[in-house]
Amino acid sequence: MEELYQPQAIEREAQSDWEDARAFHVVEESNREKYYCLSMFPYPSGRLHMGHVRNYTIGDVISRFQRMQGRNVLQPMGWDAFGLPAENAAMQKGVHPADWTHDNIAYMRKQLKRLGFGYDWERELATCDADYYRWEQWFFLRLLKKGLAYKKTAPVNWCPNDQTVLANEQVVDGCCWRCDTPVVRKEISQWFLKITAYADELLAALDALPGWPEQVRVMQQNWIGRSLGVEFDFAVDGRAEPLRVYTTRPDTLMGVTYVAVAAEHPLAQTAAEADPKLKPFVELCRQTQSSEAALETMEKRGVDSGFKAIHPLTGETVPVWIANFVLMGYGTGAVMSVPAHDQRDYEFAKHYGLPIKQVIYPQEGSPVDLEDRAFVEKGVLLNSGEFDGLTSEQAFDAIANKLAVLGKGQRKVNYRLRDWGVSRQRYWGAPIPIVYCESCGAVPVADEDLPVLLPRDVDFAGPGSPLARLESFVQTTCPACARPARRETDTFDTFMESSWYYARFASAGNADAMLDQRANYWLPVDQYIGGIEHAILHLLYARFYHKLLRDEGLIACDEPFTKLLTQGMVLKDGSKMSKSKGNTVDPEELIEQYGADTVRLFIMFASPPEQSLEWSDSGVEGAFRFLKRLWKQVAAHANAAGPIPALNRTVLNAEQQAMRRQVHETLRKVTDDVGRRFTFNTAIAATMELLNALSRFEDTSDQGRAVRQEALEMVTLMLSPIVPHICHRLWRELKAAPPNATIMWPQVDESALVKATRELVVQVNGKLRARISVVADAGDDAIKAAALADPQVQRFIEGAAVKRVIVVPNKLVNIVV
RNA sequence: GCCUCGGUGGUGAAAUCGGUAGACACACAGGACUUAAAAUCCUGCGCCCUUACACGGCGUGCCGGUUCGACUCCGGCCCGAGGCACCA
Repeated sequence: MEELYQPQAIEREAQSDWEDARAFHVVEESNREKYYCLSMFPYPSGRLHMGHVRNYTIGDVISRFQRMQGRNVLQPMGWDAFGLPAENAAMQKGVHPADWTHDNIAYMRKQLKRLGFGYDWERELATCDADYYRWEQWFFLRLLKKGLAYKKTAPVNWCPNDQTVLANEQVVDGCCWRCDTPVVRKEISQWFLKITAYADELLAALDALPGWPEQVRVMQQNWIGRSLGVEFDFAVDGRAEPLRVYTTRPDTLMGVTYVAVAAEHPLAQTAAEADPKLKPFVELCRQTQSSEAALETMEKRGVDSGFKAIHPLTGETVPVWIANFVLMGYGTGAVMSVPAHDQRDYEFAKHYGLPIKQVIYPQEGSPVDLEDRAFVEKGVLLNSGEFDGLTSEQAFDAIANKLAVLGKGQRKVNYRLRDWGVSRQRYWGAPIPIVYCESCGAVPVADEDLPVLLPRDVDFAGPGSPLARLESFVQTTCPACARPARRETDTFDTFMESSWYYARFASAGNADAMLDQRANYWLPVDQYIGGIEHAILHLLYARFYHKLLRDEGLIACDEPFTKLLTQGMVLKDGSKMSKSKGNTVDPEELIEQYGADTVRLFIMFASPPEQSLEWSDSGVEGAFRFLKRLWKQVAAHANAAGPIPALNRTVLNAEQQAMRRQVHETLRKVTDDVGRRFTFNTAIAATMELLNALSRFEDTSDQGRAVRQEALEMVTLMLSPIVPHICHRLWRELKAAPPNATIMWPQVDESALVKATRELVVQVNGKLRARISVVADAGDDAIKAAALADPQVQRFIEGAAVKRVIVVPNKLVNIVV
């Protein structure tokens, strides 16, 4: 065996062995336990970044470990290939998005292979291929038939200069990123999927996901935001149409002093037409962005519309204000305002000198100061006429009932979650398979005419979507009446593609159906791994889509991902590594310098997967040094003269037994760290400790060499999921036989773990004062006596009465004086 | 602004269910080898007190609490990160 560790040659050889053996290609085997391990597929941005390397190394380690447990492991890979950056590249560099994307895929595929990930490449897919998105189009038409897809207007960011819809990311300080023109909000007609129809199930099923991090479940729960409240009407003076609002605090209804409506609300529009002085404000409201963060942090402003709303219970009139923080698209576009008991209403009322009427008082009668903030807690009603004296909870029912009796309102469950808008006014996406006909309206494309292919020859120079300008695409005939008609020119949100790719991997290559029975063999995904930044949107949409697929009879299970590992972000200079920030570290140079194993080892060692990882170039060197030491130790052992004798457990001396004990203690820990805890960093640390101990173990006797042989085999097997290339080679050197796919994870030898004595810590009043050694099976009384007898302990307890002695088995003794 | 997570030596981190704080590394310092450097190996490495040693004191963002015992649990704050529906 060579003395020098040469990663490039070793890795090339290992990868070609795996490829020749089709080592990671899997098929359904009904008699074997399956394990589907999936890492979130990448957007083909050009090159892999450290976030990818981290994500895919974690997935590969878990996959290889599970394979060594004997399971039939599916680990596929593909490309989330539609998206904005491809179109930007087209505009900036003149490259066609399809070419740009395919070039990037080719490059990144090569990089993934160079990292040695064990993917079943025969299942690879790219979402921009018509073979993939045709099924998305087909499925959308099923949803349309069921009424789960519908059209309505919704706001977009609009650049009046470029005549283009902008993504939130393309709005910088309220202006267009290209031309700096102030962005306005524009309401346009778009397609939606009724995720709110599944809100209750999506919420309830979170409890059935014990394999998901609590953090993610809580975030999704809050995002869905189920609330029980009351929806009711204010009559409006001089208008036939009432003003509908929703509140979760009907107990504060008697404290309403004004009503606020969105600038796009019909009432505001009417008011602005009647009173030209209101027009500038309504215009101003259009200049705020639609993002929630922008809405919540901007200055709250408003203007009196002149309309008067009639309080449904008192009959008093309150003014209707037009406010910039109310959006037409969310809820009813109008909110009741109770400044005394809502902080935002309070600040607005203070600013505009609107009345503040307190109707809730603390139950215990403590005074309330409304001078600098609202009183938002629940309490007892006062100044509320017939409801005086009721608690907030009682008043909720009393007021809800009263409104219902009057026919003015009813209890209603409301969700913060809004329906999923899937229309994008862009070229590089899956075309929405709809045709607009003057006589038939929006008509679905016939199944046999799918896919609606995304045309290649479009012109990127010009305003708006290139697809909408391509007459050869737009002009078609109506599938219903065969008269001339126009195609939908919007494409799908790319979350549509990423919401079902995990299922398609399990039905790879089927040209006749979206999914087949193979999906029911592999699904659900046993372990899903991806960035914490996807905790809400992607993961919620995928859960929703899964239920849609289930209800269409395409799959049998209820949830797509049994276990979820959310890896922390790879940070550089304290913030997320991303294309847009341009602070990425290129893994390729590191691989060239040290090899893939070193990069994999370092990234798994630097921090546990769920935590964020602040990148630093130092440390990679340390990982490389460790692999060199490992190589050297195996080489020294393998190259020593003479055959390695068999291990005979019955004749080992104390030192040999101690060495073996550490080997098996380490194996036990690493098995738990890798298999259950996913704390790969501590697994590596324990293996490093073992190798350090092994290098101090200089026994060259027959049994000494046998112990070392076992130890090195164990180290090789334990490290092989993390650094598979070097281990592939070391295994061959140690066993003088080629490795094959059936290599199993080793078993702990319990008999090697037996210990005669045990060290305990002795505390006095919780402070460490001594260590004692006791026989392994010592009872509490013997341990107490030994602790109290210790001279060092005596020093600290002399002259005081021992009040209590606490013995914690196998850990410590605490003496309280 | 709202939701979620995090904060431990010079640095990345460990302490798995409330029980020895700092494992394992990185960096640094000293030494060995070398004509020299690199590589490699060995030793030291939280802060303070002390000539020195100690199983002395202090110490896990800050303030307070619960407990025999708190990095860990509770309350209040400060700072950082992620998400907020058209980046993916």
